[in-house]
Amino acid sequence: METLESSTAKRLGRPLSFDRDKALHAAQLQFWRTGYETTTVAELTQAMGITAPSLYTAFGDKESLFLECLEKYANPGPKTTPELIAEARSAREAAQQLLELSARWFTQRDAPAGCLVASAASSGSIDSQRVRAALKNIRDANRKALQKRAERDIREGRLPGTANAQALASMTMAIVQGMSTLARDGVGQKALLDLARTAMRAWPTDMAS
Amino acid sequence: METLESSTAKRLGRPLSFDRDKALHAAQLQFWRTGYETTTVAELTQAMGITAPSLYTAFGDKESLFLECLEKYANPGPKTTPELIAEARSAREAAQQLLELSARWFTQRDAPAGCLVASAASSGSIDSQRVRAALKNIRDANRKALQKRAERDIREGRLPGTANAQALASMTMAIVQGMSTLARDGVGQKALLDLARTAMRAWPTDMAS
DNA sequence: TCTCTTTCATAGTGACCACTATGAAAAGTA
DNA sequence: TACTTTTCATAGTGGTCACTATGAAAGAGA
Repeated sequence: METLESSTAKRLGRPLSFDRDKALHAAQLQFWRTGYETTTVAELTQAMGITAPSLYTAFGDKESLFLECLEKYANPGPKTTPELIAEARSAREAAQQLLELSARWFTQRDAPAGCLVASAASSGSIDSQRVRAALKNIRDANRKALQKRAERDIREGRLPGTANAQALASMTMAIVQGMSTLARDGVGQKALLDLARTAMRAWPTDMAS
Repeated sequence: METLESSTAKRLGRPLSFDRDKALHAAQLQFWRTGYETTTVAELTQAMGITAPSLYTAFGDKESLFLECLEKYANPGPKTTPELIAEARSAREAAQQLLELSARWFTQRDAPAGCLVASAASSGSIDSQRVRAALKNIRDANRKALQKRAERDIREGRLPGTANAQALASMTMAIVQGMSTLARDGVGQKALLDLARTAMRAWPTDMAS
């Protein structure tokens, strides 16, 4: 019995004439710019530099392509965001880094303004239920992770017992979502960073534990 | 020279067989639920209880219908939101009421979760530029109004001179946007109200002026 | 009742959507 | 070279989109 074929092993038949990762990245940027439902396959093929049949053989269909872009967007590194939140020195520090990183990420050069997860499909038809569910799952996972981290800090005395872990986590993620819209509306990086710093005043300062 | 014909004056020809305001309200709810681009005219006519030709003679086209729904949504009362913000007792109080009202509005019964302005078209194709511009105008107007109000409070000594009016206003409107997404993701009214109260900790307390 | 104006329901219109059938072309294997 | 496998480009497919042409029906004024 053979092991699973590695991705670098040469396969039979005519090889792909395009770089799959580059094409995926181009699709990601297109979805990022124009959302899921409103992006047409014609726009995708043009952005990716390939024809429709190539897209379908390489990525399945439009929905699968988007979900793969989303997976790559949400997990660019070895660790997931919930893992990074859990491993932060405190919930407060996780929130502060999350807000500052978002402010920079949503206003970076050479990428569309705002956040793919926040703006791809805030509302939509029943055809795109799976896509919206995937987006909601990412948002929920990050929010719950921050809430769990805050609950732990309360238990361990790093946050005061009067703190509301759910409210702090929800507020922080609401600001991330809102910064995406602001970035799309043209608010710049400096303003978003000021916003992030101001929002952190709502978090109680960490206590020695 | 005659005066402009009043809306209640009987016009020549066969009268409308449906209540225009009720049909407009039904369209508003449909757009609220499923956004602008992803809502089809077929869905609209079904929700409004009229046929396509009736919709087009009464409201123009899909874009005009949406803009009319948006106008009605954004200005339900005699005063606009920017006016209400300007006339509040302080920027802080305006922000607090804005957040609390949003928390309740986004989770009301007999209406879709979230905010029409926040979720109708966060991203989209170039076909809907006018619609997205109209949505952005509403968001910008509200944010600028709150910022101006905060600047006035700083000048008049109601807020400390170290306060950042732009950051406070942007943060508050970001939370409004974010609460809309949270409401759509199923977060309830109590959680949003707790969130709103927590966020107000980022505002400096009003000083006697 | 007759005329005029407007709205009504039926039944489409071309355009664009996601997606694919088809066969030639490009590689590896023998 | 011959054969197999896969991708390529061309040219569509049916379905759905926003929107409308057409003529009957419904009211007001004479």
